Amino acid sequence: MHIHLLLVEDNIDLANTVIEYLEITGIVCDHASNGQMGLNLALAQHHDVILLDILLPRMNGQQVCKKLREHGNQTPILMLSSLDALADKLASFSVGADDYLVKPFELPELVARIRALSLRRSGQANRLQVADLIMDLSARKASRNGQELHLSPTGWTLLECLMRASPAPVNRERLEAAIWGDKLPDSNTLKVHMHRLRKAVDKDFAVALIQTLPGIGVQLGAICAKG
Amino acid sequence: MHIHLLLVEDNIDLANTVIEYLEITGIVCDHASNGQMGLNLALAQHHDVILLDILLPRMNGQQVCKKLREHGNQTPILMLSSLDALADKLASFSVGADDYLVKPFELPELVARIRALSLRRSGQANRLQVADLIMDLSARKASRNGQELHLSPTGWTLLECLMRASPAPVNRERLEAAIWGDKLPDSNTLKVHMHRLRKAVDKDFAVALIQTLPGIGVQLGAICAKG
DNA sequence: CGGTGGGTTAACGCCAGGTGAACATTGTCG
DNA sequence: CGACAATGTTCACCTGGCGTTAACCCACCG
Repeated sequence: MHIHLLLVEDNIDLANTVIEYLEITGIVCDHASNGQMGLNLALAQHHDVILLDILLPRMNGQQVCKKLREHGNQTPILMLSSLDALADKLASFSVGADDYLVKPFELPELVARIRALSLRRSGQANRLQVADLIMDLSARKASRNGQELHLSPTGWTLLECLMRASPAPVNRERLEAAIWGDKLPDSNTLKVHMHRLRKAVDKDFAVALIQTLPGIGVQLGAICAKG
Repeated sequence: MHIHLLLVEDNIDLANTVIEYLEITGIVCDHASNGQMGLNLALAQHHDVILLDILLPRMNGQQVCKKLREHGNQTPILMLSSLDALADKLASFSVGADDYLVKPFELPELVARIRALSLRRSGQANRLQVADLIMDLSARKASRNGQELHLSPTGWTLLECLMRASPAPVNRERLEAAIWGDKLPDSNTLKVHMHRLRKAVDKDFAVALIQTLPGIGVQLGAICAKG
């Protein structure tokens, strides 16, 4: 997965040095040599990160940053500047910058910061998938074949346990431990929860994903048509 | 809107100075004085940002950071260190840090970086958007489908918190912390505010954006028609 | 036949959450 | 100063979802 970056910098030598180094590490670079051009480029197409020099012809870096944010652009912005003054840093952060690096800097550090910025924003979609069954862990939603499933908290726990194990079967004890930890309730509560989970997951579909292996446990993901 | 922060730092004097300053700016601080304690605290409860010293007793900052990420914790982490060596910076970023600040630093810069990290779509001093719901942060106005919404200060804080988290759900504790910081009121005040927020946001529309996931929390942005 | 492991269904009680109104606090303006 | 509006807080009550229990069903196997 390539990082796509925009560098706005008027010093041609510095720009070339930076771009050359970044391209070697696998970062794809666009380049603009003045503020106005940078703004236009940033608005015209998507970048994962923007590097902004502050002292630029036509429009300075802070103005570019401010205008981008005013347009609703949320791309992570790293300010580059030879100005080490506190006031410049504060001004940059206040117009919406995400990081600030003082020249001269070491190129590996720049790369590390670029990576950190692009990762944070990439919305780590935390999901599990088995066949057409999808669990979105961060949004806490489950869906099958695009249709959203309604799960109770216990049903969710149960399904998560099954999906993590899939395609291996999970025995009764492990499921009980997943829900209640040490102190198990008596009676056949687990059966009821499993039943409800089946209704939620398999009811409206031709293929049953939840399978019981008698004497072994329950398994998710074996592909068998329903009888 | 309170930022909730964890400082892991063994130098008591420095820690006190930092905490005192941060609290003045409205940032609520937890504090751990060694790596192991810091790790436990970070795993035990939610923070918006974590400040990690590198040279710590029991477990150094990079190890803490690494272990946190291995546990799936994605809280933004800012490394603080007197080490200015490139190798230390690179090592920190490679274990999942988001920023790195060399001691001694100026407190206002620290605050600016904390803010940038905690606002998830940071800086973007301007708009938050979820579906047709838009918050204009600079003008402090919210609208849905073009129609302006009337929000009380608390309602605003609540909505901002939900929008920043969206589509992830936010639990009760985090909402309470966002409004009141440390000192929570008793009784069911939060319920009332949520109720009013719902009236303001969802009352006149066919699609309800605010949804409660029983036992989990409240979520913004699930697209479901109202019953 | 009855035992055993599992499936199905209905009933019950608890409690997190929802609701509307009353009360308290603050600030503004005539 | 006093009235009023806007907001935050508290209270009492309602509701529905969820977890649990129990009772019954079925199929397979000795």
